[in-house]
Amino acid sequence: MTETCQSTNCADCNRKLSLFQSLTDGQLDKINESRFEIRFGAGETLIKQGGPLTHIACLTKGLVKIHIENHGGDCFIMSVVRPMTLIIGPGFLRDNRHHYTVTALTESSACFIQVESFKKVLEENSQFALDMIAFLNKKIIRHYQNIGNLAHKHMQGKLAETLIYLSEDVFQSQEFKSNLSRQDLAELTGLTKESVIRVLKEWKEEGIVDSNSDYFKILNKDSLLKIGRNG
Amino acid sequence: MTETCQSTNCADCNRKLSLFQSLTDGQLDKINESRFEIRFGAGETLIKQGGPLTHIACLTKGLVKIHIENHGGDCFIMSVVRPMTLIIGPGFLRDNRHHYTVTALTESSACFIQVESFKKVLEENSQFALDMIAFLNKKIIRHYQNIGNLAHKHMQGKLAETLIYLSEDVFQSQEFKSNLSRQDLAELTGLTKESVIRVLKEWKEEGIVDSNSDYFKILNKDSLLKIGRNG
DNA sequence: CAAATTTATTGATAAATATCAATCAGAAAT
DNA sequence: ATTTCTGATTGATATTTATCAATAAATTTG
Repeated sequence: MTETCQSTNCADCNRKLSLFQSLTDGQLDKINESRFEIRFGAGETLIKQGGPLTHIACLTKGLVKIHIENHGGDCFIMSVVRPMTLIIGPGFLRDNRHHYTVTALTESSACFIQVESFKKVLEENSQFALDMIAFLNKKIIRHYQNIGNLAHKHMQGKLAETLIYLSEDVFQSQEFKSNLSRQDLAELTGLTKESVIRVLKEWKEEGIVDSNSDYFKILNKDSLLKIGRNG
Repeated sequence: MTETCQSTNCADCNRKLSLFQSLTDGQLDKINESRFEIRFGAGETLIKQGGPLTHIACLTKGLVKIHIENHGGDCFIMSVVRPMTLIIGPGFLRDNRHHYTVTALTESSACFIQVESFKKVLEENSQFALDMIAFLNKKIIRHYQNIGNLAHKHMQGKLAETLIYLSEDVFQSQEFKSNLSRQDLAELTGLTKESVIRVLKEWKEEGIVDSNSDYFKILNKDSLLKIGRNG
């Protein structure tokens, strides 16, 4: 599975990642030295929760889900990620463990960079470090949304927020093929798959969201936003 | 309410904050230049969600809660914070807005530092920036706990995790006076106050946790951990 | 293509938790 | 000390959502 770094995806990775904008050529070289790319089939695990955080990943191709697993085996999907995105967990500079699992939803590829070379570049480029802080703060803002949704919203509100997230943040379109099963959608909202199905049916009848297996089309965004806001 | 910076608390602030360990005297001076301290009575608002993020706060005295408010007015308390702790929200380097409200639970004091001087020091001291990244990652790990609890746990599991959080992370003791009302406890767990009351009563009868108004004593930590883990 | 397997859907039911209303207890005020 | 007010507690009930079981549809496999 491991390849040398000649694929277009991996070569493009450097400059396509907004987080890498502030790096000098020398700093990019330092990161590239240790870089390698791996391909994954749908359903394969890129990163396993609990495992050692030795590398930073950069998704170059495909679609993955980032999810946390609890003691009882229940999952919650934190985010769905498309290229080009850096995947760097909170174990970095902390306990050097992965705090989430990353699983491919479609055939995917990711570059891996040694954490040490990444850290060295952070140390010598403070603008890069500030960009990294901004990057983390963006994630934190999203966590607040997640927490607000889970704490107080009803299932319609939760699912509305999830579909808006997928539409705006992930697929950037009112209609999209999500590659998510009903179970995935349930794990992304904190409901059961049956509840997801019932709400989707309701919205199809009301003309708010059209859906067909993993394809979605938001027909009435205002309604959906209102449902998301009010609960 | 504003004072010059002569109180022992505020003067101590610099070196007591582990995040400031890597700063040179000159960098501390830069931060101190713009610093001022304010006292707050119990119930007063230190920072208001939605407001402009012009300053970083450092809690020097008292106890505060950090909470997010949703559209319908429901609150979720993210954390309870004791001195000395830096309070810097995810709007920093992002939209320069506060994404949470900070309210005093007891009479409290906080130093405020201009965001610009803070940012300048981050730019010139990359070790400080790395420490900041580690600080944010710690928060993110806590968010994952929050999300895992809210997504799948029953009320006993949620409340168990909350009490363990208060005991271990906030008060560092098996018994503590929380200064939290039943409503606060509900907002910290995502339950209603009535449900919190019922679970606490159950645990008092079972000898797991003794409680009396805002005083708590964990009698059987193993049980509590097990309840937290299993749901 | 048919069989087998997985995933989606539906309906009935049960479980969990919120809501509401009433009462109680303690703190603060007069 | 009495009143007033706020927060805590309790019990009854309603609501929400999960669970379970049955079927249907879609996908994979032989």
